[in-house]
Amino acid sequence: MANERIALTKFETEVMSVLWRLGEATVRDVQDAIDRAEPPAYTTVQTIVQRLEQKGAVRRTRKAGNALYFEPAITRKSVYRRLVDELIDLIGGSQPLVAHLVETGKLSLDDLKAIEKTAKRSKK
Amino acid sequence: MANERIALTKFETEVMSVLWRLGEATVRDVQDAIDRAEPPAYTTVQTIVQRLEQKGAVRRTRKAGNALYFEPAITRKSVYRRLVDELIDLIGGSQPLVAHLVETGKLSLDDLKAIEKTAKRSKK
DNA sequence: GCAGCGCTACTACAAATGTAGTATGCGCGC
DNA sequence: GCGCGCATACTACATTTGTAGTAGCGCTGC
Repeated sequence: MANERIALTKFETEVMSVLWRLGEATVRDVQDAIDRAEPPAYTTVQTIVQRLEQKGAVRRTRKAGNALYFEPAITRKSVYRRLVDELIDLIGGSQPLVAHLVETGKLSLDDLKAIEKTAKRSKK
Repeated sequence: MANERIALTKFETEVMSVLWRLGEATVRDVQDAIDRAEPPAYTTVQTIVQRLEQKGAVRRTRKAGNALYFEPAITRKSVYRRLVDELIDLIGGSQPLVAHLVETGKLSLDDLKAIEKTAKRSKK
């Protein structure tokens, strides 16, 4: 298992999201996939990808023409875990977090039930 | 309602946590309340509080001796909302977030039931 | 009333982060 | 086979964030 104790910045995380979604992509692909009012310059995305490579979060797979393809080298789950843990830490527990979701209407009781059902199924 | 679209850094959020907990505090109080292996210098905390003041996240309440007391000027909930929204955005929905919590064992089925119960009660 | 101490106000600075330009190289199309 | 164009590698820089020092002022105790 790779060392997954890698800290990612906001933008880096965004790029990782694209890569997880696409599986494999060039810098150009990533740039195109980023949805923003003011899209970042090509070289900006390139820099982020390079930093991710240095951190060991992505790796090169192949070359097509003279463009490199990259793929994630760490799992989505490991990154989520890190982020979620931080938030839980701040809020003071996972239960308060979910309670907050319910309170603010982000999550309905039906959602909760659905999750419960799924969880039960997968546990068996 | 005050403008609560204030972006806080990690450390700033930590300080806000202390203030929400204590209600009102001096810089010294905040420093003492921060639990770290290597505690930050007094003036470091002071700087953070000052930045928070500039951002409108805290305000001065009174002076005791020559020490200032500060209190939160934005709600805990508004900050949580911001953080949680960001995470939900990244993960792609609140349901997947909770599912992740259950999967990784951060949240048990019992927790879910407990939350449901509370939610139902408060809804009535 | 004054000395000392703690607190504030101001300044400084390194590292991280976001953002992008420049130079150069390599492959594709003609 | 050669040049054009896109991609890469490298460099640069402003801003934000974390971290802290210094100067000086106002209370408080004596």
